[in-house]
Amino acid sequence: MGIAERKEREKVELREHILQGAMDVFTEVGYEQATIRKIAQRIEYSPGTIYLYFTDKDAILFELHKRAFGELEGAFAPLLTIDDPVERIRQMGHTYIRFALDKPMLYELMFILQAPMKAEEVCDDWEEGHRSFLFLVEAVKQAQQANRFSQASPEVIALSFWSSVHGLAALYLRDRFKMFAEEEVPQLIAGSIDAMIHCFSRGAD
Amino acid sequence: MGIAERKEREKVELREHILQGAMDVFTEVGYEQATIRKIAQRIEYSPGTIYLYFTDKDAILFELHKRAFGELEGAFAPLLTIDDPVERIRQMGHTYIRFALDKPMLYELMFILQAPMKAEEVCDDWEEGHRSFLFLVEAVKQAQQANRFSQASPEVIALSFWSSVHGLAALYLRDRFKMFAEEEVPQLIAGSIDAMIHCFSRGAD
DNA sequence: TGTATAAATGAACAGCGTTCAGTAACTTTG
DNA sequence: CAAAGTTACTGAACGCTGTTCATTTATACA
Repeated sequence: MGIAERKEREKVELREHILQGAMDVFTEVGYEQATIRKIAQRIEYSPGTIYLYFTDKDAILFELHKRAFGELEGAFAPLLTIDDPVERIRQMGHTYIRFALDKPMLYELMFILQAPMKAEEVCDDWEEGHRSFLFLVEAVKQAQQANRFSQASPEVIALSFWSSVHGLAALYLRDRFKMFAEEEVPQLIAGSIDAMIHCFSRGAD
Repeated sequence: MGIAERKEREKVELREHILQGAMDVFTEVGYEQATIRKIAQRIEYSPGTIYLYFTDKDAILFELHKRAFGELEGAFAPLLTIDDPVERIRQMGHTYIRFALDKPMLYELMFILQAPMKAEEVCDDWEEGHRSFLFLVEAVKQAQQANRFSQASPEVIALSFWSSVHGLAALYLRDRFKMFAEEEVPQLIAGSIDAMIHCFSRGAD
């Protein structure tokens, strides 16, 4: 009979409903203010119900963090059509920063907050992060094969590039650019990314 | 009479005592677990007393953040004796990372946590951070004057370098290097710093 | 329709930052 | 020296938080 199937479906649907409510509340008010009670209220369930679908708040944030990675990967996808490998890496940097500034709460989930990484569900090698990192490593390797990029270890180059764009994003999101005038910050960030690219690239340009 | 002076002195001393207790608790258990009640218990005062000396928890964390900057500046001071400007910048990077890994809680206060920057006491241009940034800018300018460094805007170069070392520190402290084997992380970080230096430097080496 | 099972509730718990009426200690005055 | 005035400190209380679990409600099966 189809009752078991329907129940299973409803379970999945409510779980999904909770996650959507959580994502809404989270992006609206941020981590500290996104309480279980607010999420429950938003979807018109009691707080206790949420704990029938998730072991704790960290598990919810881990799921949201996975979805955030989906969004970032979606933003990266169009860059695969860029032929010039150096230009592709440059665009990846700018896309990354734009994502961080446009969707600060999602960026926090992915790369700053501790909570999502404390969830039991996070696997040993952090699959979501690993995937994105390998994507960058591949781009670096292509630029190296075209003899357009520093010939140092591609992993180290990729790490350097990732850490600098993350550093820009994290310092900005956590209010550490107060020594710059607000209006010049975007140009400084963009200039910094381009400086990094210029520094790692060789040959034409 | 000296009574007023003694009282004033005692006030300053208790304030200092609170800050020391707060620093101890904070470095031992971290931000989330460092509660006002624990700090009060440590110094054998009631929680309410702390609020006679600080407007809120943020104000305490802001003071601790200032002291943390003092420590970092102390670690930077010996580097002034290094004559080679490029080597000096390189050592600054390694010193910065060593500080972040050796004193993670202090680093969190200075560059990651939001709380210290929400205090009323933080001035518009974040004097502590600004001072350290200018220190780096000066080093970059000297390397440029010796014609040993990229001739791009020194502020942009300094920002690039700072953001990449901060990125390395922040990603590591917030558990975002899970895709690497724990034992290879220190070498990756060191390699990344050296790659950055190599990339910005020109001429001899 | 009655019983077994599953799902949802919401009060309760311990802990958080913060406040403030009340108490204790100390200083000044008569 | 005692009384009055001032300052310092306390700790219970408030409204939050994440989380648990006995109880209630809704559904499924006999």
